[in-house]
Amino acid sequence: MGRVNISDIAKKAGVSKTAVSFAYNNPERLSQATVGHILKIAEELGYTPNPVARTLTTGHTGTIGVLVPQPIPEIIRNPFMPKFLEGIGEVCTKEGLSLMIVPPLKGSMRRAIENAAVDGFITLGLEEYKATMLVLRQRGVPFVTVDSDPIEGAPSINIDDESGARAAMRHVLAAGHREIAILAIRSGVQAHIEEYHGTLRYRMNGYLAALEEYHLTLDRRRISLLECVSTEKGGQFGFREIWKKKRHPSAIVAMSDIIAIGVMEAALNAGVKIPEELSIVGFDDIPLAKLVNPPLTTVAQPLTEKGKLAAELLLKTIAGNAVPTHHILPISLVIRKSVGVIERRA
Amino acid sequence: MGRVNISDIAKKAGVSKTAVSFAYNNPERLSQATVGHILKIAEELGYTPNPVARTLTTGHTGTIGVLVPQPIPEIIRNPFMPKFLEGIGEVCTKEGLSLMIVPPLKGSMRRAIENAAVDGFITLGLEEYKATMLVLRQRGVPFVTVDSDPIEGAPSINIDDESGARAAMRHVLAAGHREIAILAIRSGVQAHIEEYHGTLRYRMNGYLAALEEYHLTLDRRRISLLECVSTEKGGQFGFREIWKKKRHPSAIVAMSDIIAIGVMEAALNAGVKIPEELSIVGFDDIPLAKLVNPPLTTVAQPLTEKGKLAAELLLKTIAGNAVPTHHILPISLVIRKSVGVIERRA
DNA sequence: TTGTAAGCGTTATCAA
DNA sequence: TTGATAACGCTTACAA
Repeated sequence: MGRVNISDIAKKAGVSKTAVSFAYNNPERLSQATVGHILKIAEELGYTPNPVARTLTTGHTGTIGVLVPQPIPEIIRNPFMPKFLEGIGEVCTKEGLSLMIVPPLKGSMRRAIENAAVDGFITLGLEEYKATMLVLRQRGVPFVTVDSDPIEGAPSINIDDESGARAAMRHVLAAGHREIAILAIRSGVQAHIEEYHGTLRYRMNGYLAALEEYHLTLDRRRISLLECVSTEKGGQFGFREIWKKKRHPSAIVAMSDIIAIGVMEAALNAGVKIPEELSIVGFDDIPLAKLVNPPLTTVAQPLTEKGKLAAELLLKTIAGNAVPTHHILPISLVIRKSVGVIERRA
Repeated sequence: MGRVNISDIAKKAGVSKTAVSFAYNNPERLSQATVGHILKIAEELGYTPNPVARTLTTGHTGTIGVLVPQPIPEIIRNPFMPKFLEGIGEVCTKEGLSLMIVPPLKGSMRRAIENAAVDGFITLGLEEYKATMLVLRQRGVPFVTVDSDPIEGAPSINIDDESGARAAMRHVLAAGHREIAILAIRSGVQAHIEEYHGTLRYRMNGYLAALEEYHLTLDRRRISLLECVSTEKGGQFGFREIWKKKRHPSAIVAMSDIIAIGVMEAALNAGVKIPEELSIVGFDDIPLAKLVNPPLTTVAQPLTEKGKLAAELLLKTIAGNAVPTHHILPISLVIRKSVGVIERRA
């Protein structure tokens, strides 16, 4: 820590602490000479105002926190993090803010929230969001939620998962597929879809809605459901499980791109051609999606915009002039080459 | 900001502030009953200790800063950021730290440094590193430099750019190429290589060293040099410039993968086959490198390890028990498919 | 234009 | 096992 403090400078310069403070924050209130003198002394002694002390009195830190439910390495590996942070970053740049990534502290969200010196939080896809938001409330710092069920009193941003999922499933159905496996992100409730919540629930609802339009439903025979972790390995596992059965679906609808890509790899290894023998559609439109072979048909969400909006809403909330608003951002189906058409026998 | 403070709790609970503080930080020094009582009151009033005030007295923030020379969006777009942050994140997770990304504040590194409430900085590829490090010194916060010329008194981490570049160029030369264009990252000194410094200089030195082994040198005819910005567009521009001339090189050696990939795109558009008609080698081994077609031969650096080492060194420095050490991390040539062999006529 | 003094909300020291 | 009180380093009314 920098040894020398404002009093040292004041003493050395033969002025008051106030004068020193002014030299930095309100130079126009001092004569040019004084300012120059003070700054020179400060320079000599290598003085820099302590930002923590300053924050204690001013009440703001100049940084906003992104509260994430997993350790930093996992968060960073998340393929849609970059674009999201880019959006937040745009606002930070404009407003001269720093960005703090706040993961659970020794496993505890509560501790993380209590210790972070930030002017506000953007929470991302919280899991135990109710408990966490209670802590957030208690901490008294403004926050905006992203990707969790909206909560009263705080702005929220979500994407239209249901429409996205419906569009994806519709696309597959419209291509003629009637034997479909849904690969869901592991829920913790073991494929009891009635207990799904959050993103999982909305996406599942979307799938089911599209199926219903075609008078189909989860019947474990033609339309089946399997959960796997949202990783490449998870997708590979999913494919293998599905392919074990004697009857193979003609299409797999995956709840995340990374699962879909895992499926594609496993299919490649098994000699199953995509999209000729197996169609697949993902969700998220991660950067990899357009690069795999064949390019993956998937659902895209406006990630950068999401981050930007989150940051903007947060700043408004911090400024105090905001009625909490709830936003649902539109998604779009990105049709590439991973879904093939099946000729329906009349 | 949370309204209620430690005094409110103390008053309401009928104890001193000290007791309240202990209830949180040294519960073992209080009777169980008192602790329980205090915590209950705190819970009722929704009290949470103010982290800023705490930091002011304890002297540590529990967060480390990554000081970057560009606005956050640009930094995030940098394709080797994720792995680097992952490495830092590993350490953060283990130690229970948060991570702050500290970009220039309204264009000023000085302001950024002065305002960031962190226990230490990891500086990344600073440009005006001398001035910046002076400020860092003045601020009195420990720091570790990554990708800039080592400075006395602070640990540093660099990669062996020179060896990496030499390996890349050697590979091209060994494949028989003798007409080579070097695509350098724009320097600001307009291809006056004697004024290059930092990464740029080391990589260039490596290229030149390899050329020398083959009795070649920058002669603008067989071996040429061109600068471009380190983006896809920069690479596309580079290719076009090079292809304008009547005599085309058989290989392009690019100082970054993203430039190389830009070249590949432009070559594809121009109908130039890689590696049959043009070989190319990059630098960095970004995730995209293995995904492009053909996969890009390039130089890889241990990014995660770099981040991890940086964080570890920083923590040691913060702890005070560290002799500043300077590290040069090894690189490795990753041979893929973008360099073709030329038959040398005897 | 400059100075005095009262916070900001903790933790740390020392005493009881 | 608890409490008074002094830091921590700054900003900001208010005064001069």
